[in-house]
Amino acid sequence: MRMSALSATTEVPVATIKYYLREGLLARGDLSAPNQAAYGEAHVRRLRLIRALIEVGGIGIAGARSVLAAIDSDMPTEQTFGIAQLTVSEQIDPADLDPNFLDRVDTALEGWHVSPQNPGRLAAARALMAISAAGQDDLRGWVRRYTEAALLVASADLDEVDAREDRQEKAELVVVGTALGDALFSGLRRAAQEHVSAERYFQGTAARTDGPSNATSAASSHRDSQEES
Amino acid sequence: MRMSALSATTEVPVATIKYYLREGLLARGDLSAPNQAAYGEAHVRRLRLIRALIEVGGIGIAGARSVLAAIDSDMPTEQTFGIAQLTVSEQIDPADLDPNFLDRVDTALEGWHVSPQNPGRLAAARALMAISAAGQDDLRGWVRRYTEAALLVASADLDEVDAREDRQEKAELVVVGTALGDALFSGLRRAAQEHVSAERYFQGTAARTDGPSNATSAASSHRDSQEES
DNA sequence: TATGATGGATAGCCGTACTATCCGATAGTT
DNA sequence: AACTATCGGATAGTACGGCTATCCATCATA
Repeated sequence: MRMSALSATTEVPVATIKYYLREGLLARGDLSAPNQAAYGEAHVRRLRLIRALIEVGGIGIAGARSVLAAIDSDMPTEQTFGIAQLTVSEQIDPADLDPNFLDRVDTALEGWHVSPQNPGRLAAARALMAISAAGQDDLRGWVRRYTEAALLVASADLDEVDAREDRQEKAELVVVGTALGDALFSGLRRAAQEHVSAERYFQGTAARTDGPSNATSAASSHRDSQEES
Repeated sequence: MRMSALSATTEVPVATIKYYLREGLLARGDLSAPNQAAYGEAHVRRLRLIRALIEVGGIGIAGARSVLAAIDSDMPTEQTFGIAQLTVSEQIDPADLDPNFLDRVDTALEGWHVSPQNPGRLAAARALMAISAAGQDDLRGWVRRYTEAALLVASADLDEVDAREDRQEKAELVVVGTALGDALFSGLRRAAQEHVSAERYFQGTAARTDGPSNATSAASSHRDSQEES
C-alpha cells in the first residue's frame, strides 16, 4: 500500500499524511527504494486514531505525539492513564490557583484517593475559580452532584479497561477513552439538558422524533447586538 | 474608572481590552470627551465573564459574542440554553455522520425528549464514530452508563438554574454552566479515575494527601519515540 | 504650558495545523 | 529504451485565531 492508497482509504490528504510523518505521529513505511514506501493495516489504524484524537479529541499534534508514544511503550496501564490525563488537561500552574477553590474541590472529593497533583483536581479548581469570577458563586450541591456523576463515569471507564486482555488494547482504550470520553459525555449532557428541560416544563408531550416541544434546541436569530453601561 | 484601572483590577492587558471592545464583547465606556471613557462595575463583571468563557471555557471570540448577546437579550431561558449549546458544541454536519452511530446514541437516549437537531446528540454520535474509528468498538454498557451520569449532571444543572429568580441571573448561569460545566466535569472525572483506580488496585492505603499510591498521576519521562510497521 | 496618560485606529506578531510546490527517483506502458 | 505518471521527501507558503505594539490627537493635571 503506497501513500496515496493510504490517503484514499483513510480520507486523509497525502500532504497531511506527510505532515504527520514529519511530526513523528505516524511511522514511515517500509522503503523498497528511496521513493517507494509500503504502508499496511497498522498504518491505517494509527492514522485513524490520530485523526480521532486531533479532530474530535481536540488534543493537538504535540499531545497526540505524547499519548501515541505512551501506547507504543511498554509502560503499565496506570502510567498510561497518567500521561493521557496530563495530555488532555492543559497544564495549570498551581501557583495561580486560589487555594479556596482547591479547598472546595477537596471538600467535594472527601475520602477519595486523589493525589494533589492530579491534573483533574487542578482543572476542577480552575473551573470553579472561573465560574466564581464569572459571578456564579452560590452553587449549593451542584459540585457534589457533579462529583457523584464523575464517579459513575470513572467506574464505567475502568470497568471497560479492565475488560481488555492485551496491554496494547488497554493502552489504546485508556487514551481514546480519556481523549474522546469528554466529548462523548458533553454531548450526552447537552442531550440530557434538553430532555430534563422538556420533562419539567413541557411534560406530557410524547417522546423523541416528533414533538415541536424542543426546549433547548430553539436557538436561532437573536445573534449579535450587545449594549451595557 | 478609566481603562487602565479596569485593566488593573481584572488583570487583563489594556491592549486586550481594546481588542474586546473592537470585537464587540465589551461595551464602550461612557465618553466624557473623545479620549476619556468611564467604566463601571458592570464592565468588570463582564470582562471577568469574557475571560472565563474564553480561557477556561475554550469558547472563541465569536462564541463569546453570541452567548453574551443571548445574556443581554430578553429571550427566555430555554432559548438561551439552545444558544449556549450551539455555541459550545462546534457545528457538525449531520451529512458526514454515519447513521449507525446516531442510532446507537438514540438507543442510549431511548425515552428521552431530545430533538434530532440537538447539538449534543450529534456531538455524541460523532464522538462514538471517532471512538469506533480509533478501533474501540466493543463498548458494552459504557455509553449507557455515561448517559445515566449525564442525566444526573443535567438535573443538577437545571435545578441550579431553577433556583435563580432574575432572568439575567438565570441566563448567565445557563451560559457559564454550559461553557464551564464541561471543564469542571472533566476535571472531576480525571480525579475520579485516579480514585477508582487507586481503590481497585491499591485498596487499603489511606485517603488523600498522604500515600505514594497515586495511580494515575505517575506520568513522567517516557516521551517521544515511536516505531511501528 | 509642559508632561504624561487616554482612547481609538491600524498594522504586526505568534503559534498551530495544514497545503502547495518542487525535485530527483522509480514504475509501468509501449 | 523512451516516455509519462506517480512516488517520497524537503521546503516554503497559507489561513486563522488571539492577541500585541505603534501611532496619534486629545485631554487632565500641575
